Amino acid sequence: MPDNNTRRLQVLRAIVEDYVHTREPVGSKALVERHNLEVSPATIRNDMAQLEEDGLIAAPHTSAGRIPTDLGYRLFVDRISEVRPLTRAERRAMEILAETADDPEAVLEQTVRLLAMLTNQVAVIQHPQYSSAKIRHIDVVSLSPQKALVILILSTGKVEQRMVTLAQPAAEDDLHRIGQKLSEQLHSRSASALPIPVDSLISSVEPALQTTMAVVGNAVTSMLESGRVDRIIMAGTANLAKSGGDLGPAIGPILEALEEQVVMLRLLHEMQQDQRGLSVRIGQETSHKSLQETAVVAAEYASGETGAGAKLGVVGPTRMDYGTTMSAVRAMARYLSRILSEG
Amino acid sequence: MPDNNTRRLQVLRAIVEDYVHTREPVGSKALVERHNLEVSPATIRNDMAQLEEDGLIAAPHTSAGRIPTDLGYRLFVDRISEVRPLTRAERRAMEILAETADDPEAVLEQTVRLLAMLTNQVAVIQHPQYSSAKIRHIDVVSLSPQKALVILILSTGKVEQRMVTLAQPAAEDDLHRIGQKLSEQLHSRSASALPIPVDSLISSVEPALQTTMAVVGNAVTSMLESGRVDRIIMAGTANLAKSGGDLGPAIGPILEALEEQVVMLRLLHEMQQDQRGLSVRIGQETSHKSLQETAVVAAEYASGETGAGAKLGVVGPTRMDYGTTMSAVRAMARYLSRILSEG
DNA sequence: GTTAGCACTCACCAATATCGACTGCTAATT
DNA sequence: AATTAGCAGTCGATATTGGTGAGTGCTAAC
Repeated sequence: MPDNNTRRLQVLRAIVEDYVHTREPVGSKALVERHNLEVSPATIRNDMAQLEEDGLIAAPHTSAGRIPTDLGYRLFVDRISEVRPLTRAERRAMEILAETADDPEAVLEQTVRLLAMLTNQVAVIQHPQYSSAKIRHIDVVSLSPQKALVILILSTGKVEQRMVTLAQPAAEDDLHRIGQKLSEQLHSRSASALPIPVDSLISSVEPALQTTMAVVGNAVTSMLESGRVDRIIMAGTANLAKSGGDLGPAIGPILEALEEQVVMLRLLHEMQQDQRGLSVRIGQETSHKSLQETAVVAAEYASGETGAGAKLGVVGPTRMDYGTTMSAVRAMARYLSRILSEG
Repeated sequence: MPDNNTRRLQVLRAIVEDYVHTREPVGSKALVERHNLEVSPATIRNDMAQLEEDGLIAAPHTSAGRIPTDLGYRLFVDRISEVRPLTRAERRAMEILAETADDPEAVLEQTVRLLAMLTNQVAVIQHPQYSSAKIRHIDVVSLSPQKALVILILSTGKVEQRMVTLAQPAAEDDLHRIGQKLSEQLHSRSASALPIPVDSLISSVEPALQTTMAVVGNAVTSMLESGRVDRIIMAGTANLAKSGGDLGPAIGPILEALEEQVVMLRLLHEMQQDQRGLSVRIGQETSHKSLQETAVVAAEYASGETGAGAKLGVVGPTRMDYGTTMSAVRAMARYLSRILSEG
């Protein structure tokens, strides 16, 4: 029985690999030919019957080969797959990324692009989340007599902006003074220490400016409250449609789900890293209808500051090369952590 | 002949409208039935023969109806189409946009989303370009002992960031002082006045900080030089794949072209507004292979400051409802201009 | 537990036939 | 000169058919 069982796993592995490679249901004969299982097709058929009973593979129609089910992929990912190390060229690409990094937003964009290229799939990345940010600088810029822009810089380098409508027109200079006051009084204050003392701020400026200060102060509070809403950047959507990745007509809904960032954010949030530093959701495990035929591979990256780690990952057909994808995602996460946390 | 000619245009218009509506080649019989041209199919056939000779329509195969060529659409857009006014609901959606606008980046994102929804197509928007910006504030934030982030705020509210690697470790405070020096000395200087006087800046700080000041100063110069590279935000890519919009296998390359922002940027840049405040490129007019089956409708929006206006627009199949699309794009451009320039 | 043999199922393909939507042309009509 | 009716001809789209082969499940022997 033990001997038997290990061969069954071999068979499952072979089926997954062949199916990923050929995109066609794989039959018993082809299996013994391509892999050197030293038994006859009939034996394999018995194993396949068992695997099917266990819900690991299924036959699309009576006289066709088998394809893995979500459960089959799951078992494959958890117990059988081998992680493929990166090639030299891939490592090199990551290094170039580190060298050319300047604008931090651009780093994220390039990272996600590279990940999409390496995996030939859609890549996504969450904006980093900082928990221990302090207020660093506040500036108020006039856009029109009645409209101003409040700019908030945090110690992490994160910048937030918000447009406000003023109750009464204010001169550029007045706004600047208000910004300075705010900067002085709130400097080094933790971004999570709420509410900010709007009243004392108001009384610190001359009466003519007090209503304006109130408006701006409230804007700052609300900026700190919401933080910058969690966002996702993605790249490689074209890979969904690529000749190879035949998700067929399903790609419309998939694109929708991706554009509707909430879906992806929730999913990423739910995913827990396993001991390998990766998390994988396959098919229905995504518990989202339009992602039924896709799998998500994600990993956390550290953003220098401690705090809830943000994630990056790829979205592709369940029928994907898990080994390669998983290693690319993990490597990318590690590399990005390094770029962000030190020089 | 004049009478004849106007009917020919009617026929062209009818063909375009029917084809847009049904997505099927349209024949002479169907034409007289659906539109009340008071002549017989045979007459229409003669007209169609003429239109075909003029290169305005074509037959996909011998015994099928006709479809408009790019030239046909062009004539339609220039001379025949009627702009469809917006519905009440659409106007309302735009107003809501204005009311909830706070973060200026979010305004762009919501605008492009709304435009995609209104037109059921892919919408794109260029970041606004400001020409007369002045330097407003500079801040330097420490990320790690050897790495810092330079933040530059312009009078327009635009914020640029760049990571720099320091030649020698610097304390948080030192970096802050460097930022203050830069802010003081460069305040109100035009962003286009280059190069900035790095030498005098260097000599304005104590010797120990001079190399660091040099690095930061150069970073500022390069930030001003490049400006924030022109960028595009897009939304509604899922509409490309929607059941309705049958671009078929062409969507892969289209998505690629869209992701490769350069293509779109160059195209938008080339497009000149006509007297209606719109510009349209149809099929090959885009002079880009993967956009052969698509049309681009764009309009300029003003961003408060004068200067090269940025554009917004939509990308869809050549077989699109030009009337609706054009009015939506134009309305959106006007509305956005209003939001951005005043309150 | 493995294997050979065999009957059976069913997607896939190619060939063939049918249908019907159009066109273009000619000749008659206004 | 423009319009129209009538008609032959073209050709894509669709359905029908039969053949082929990959693949299965089962049974009986090893």
